[in-house]
Amino acid sequence: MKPKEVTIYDIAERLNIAASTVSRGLKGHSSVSLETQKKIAAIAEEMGYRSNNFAANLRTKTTNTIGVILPRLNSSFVANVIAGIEKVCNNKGYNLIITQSLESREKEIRNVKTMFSNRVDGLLVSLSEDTKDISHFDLFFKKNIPVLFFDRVPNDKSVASVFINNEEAGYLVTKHLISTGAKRIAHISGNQEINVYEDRFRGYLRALKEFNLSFDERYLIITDLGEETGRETAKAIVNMKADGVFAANDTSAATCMNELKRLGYTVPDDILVAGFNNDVISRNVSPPLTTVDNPGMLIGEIAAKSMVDHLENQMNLHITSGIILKSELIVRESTGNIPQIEEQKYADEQSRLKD
Amino acid sequence: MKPKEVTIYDIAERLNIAASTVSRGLKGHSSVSLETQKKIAAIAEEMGYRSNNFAANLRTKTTNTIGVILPRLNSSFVANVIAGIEKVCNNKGYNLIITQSLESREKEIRNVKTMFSNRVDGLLVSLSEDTKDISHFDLFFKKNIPVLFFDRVPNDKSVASVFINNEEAGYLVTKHLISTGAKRIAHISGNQEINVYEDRFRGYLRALKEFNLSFDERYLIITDLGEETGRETAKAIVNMKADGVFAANDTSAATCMNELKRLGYTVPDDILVAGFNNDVISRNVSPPLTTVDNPGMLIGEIAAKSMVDHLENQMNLHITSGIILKSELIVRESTGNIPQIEEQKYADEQSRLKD
DNA sequence: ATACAAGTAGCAATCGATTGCTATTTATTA
DNA sequence: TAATAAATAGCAATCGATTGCTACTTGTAT
Repeated sequence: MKPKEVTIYDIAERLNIAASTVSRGLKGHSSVSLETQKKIAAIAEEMGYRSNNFAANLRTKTTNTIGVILPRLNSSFVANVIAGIEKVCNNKGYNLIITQSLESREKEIRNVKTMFSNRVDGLLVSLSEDTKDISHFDLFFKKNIPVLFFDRVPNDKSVASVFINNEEAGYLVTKHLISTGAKRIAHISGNQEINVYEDRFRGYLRALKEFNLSFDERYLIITDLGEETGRETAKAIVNMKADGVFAANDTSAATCMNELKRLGYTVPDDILVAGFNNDVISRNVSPPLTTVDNPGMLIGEIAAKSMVDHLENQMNLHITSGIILKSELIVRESTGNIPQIEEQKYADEQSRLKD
Repeated sequence: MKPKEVTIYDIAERLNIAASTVSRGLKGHSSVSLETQKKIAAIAEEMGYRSNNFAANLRTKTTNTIGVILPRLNSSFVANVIAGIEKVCNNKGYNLIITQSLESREKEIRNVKTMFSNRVDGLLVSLSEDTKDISHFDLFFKKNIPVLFFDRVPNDKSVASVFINNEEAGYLVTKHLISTGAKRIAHISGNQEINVYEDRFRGYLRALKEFNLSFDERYLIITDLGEETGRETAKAIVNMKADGVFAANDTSAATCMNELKRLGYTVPDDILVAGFNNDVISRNVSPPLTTVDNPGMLIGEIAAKSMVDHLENQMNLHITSGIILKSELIVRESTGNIPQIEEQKYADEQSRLKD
């Protein structure tokens, strides 16, 4: 506390030059000779100087900080996204302020305000489940501060966003279930206001339609997709005599499958089960779950990279409005052993998806 | 960009009072009448004022920001810790800067420097696996900026830290395995330089000793505790004719168990398996894993709360040097069905642990 | 009516880096 | 050698909130 902070003035005094020269010297400005720059750097090091971001920010009105708002932090998928974002931002010298909305629109609004008064240079957002409109981001839109949505993006297609093609993925999973023999496929999903769940459901419907399977309203089971989902849904699934289950995440697929087993059913012989995300759990339950690889880390990296690029190139003043990432169907034992030729077909499907 | 930011000066001018009064009024200082405060608040709202943290920080030399350094962000346990930290900090109005060391001491050192030049008010740290000494935190210690370690804490007992009693937990798991019939227990662990793994191993050894079981060096299998661990260790475990496995995390316990099953062994009949953390995966593999509840969210909350308390009470100038949280043994089928009386014994054990 | 205390509000310096503009020095050319 | 361009460095205002200190109002007690 006592040892005063070293400032550029101290360095300037020590070298008998002006503070402005030190300021410029420290960031390699061309109007300071290389020789002087070296001296400055040496003395700065020696005196234990550290730049004061606040003074700089106050002056430049930029913070080198990116805000991230997430529905919750403790899910496998989100953790991967954060890891990806952190990797990029840290490399580029940006700091991260992270908050969680806990699926509440109100808290999300408060988070946005926090981000706003912290004057983040940009905002990365995955929406809470009860966010229906995005007017609380107007603060940012009005000031032209970039906002990039990912994964759970708003319907408004004009905003910048990064996500996978959930409709296509839902379609592929369902089609796979059908081609492996399922005729009555239940779909465990989340809040249908959220694009990811709605889209997966639409994909599911498309596949049903394509194969002339009728859709019974009872097939769609809306849950919170948490661990309790298994116990809550298994009985309903049995009652509707379903022979296939497509869950919108691996957690619910896994717990549901376990509960089905507990009730005496065999997977995949009695009933096929598929999940979504390719979480660790999907690989370690018995039997391993067929699922869709949802590349969280990549989504995080791409979102962060787009944001940083945007912030650094004053030119590129609009982020490409939608970046759609590829995702892959991963077939495992929970949907039975499919013949080689089928697998090839899926591989083709996947490569088509990638384009 | 064009619409200039509203400052306290604008508000002052509008109300014909001094900026200092506005400043005080906005934070409810007692020297500003309630009436004036209301007027100020109203005008501030109307004009769309937002405080400029940088100006304030520059003046007060405090940032309202807490730094968090973690080994990696994408693990179930760490995600819970972050969620806990965020909850507390967000409530108390602190921002979070989060970085990951990716288990590298070098990156950790860079992270510390970043935190330092960002002038965080305090630092929460879980160490990387190759951090042997903590001299890179001297920057903070010297300046008396609080640093609180959690989970992976340094050996130096004089620094503030929050963690569970890993030795005791390791002891209880092992004792449970023994009392359920295991005599040759393998221990899958991580880098023994890390306190959590070392302590769990010591607890394991203590239980072995207590029950007069000899320890064979081959029993200790050091891995990265990742998903590959199962495939890598199962064969070795079979070769040493172990009848029990205690893994230092659930991921490795689960993958190991699955691999053992694939090799034709039955859990718990042929071999008992126990994990650590009570991750989602521990509840959803077959059979469910006996494990230890490692309360990540609670650890995060307590660490954050201690830090915030410390920052707010200038008085309490030293954080209690060690906060040890209780953790519970959770017995599931992977270690067999134990008679009721045994369970009672464990309940007692657990409540003893809590004191 | 005078004095004194409590309640309010303002003045002005301060925090440290940035940057447009000016001034000085050095190099280059006719 | 004088004149002009290029390189280098400094001046001083600026960003916006904070706070110790002073000053002005009220209200109350004597």
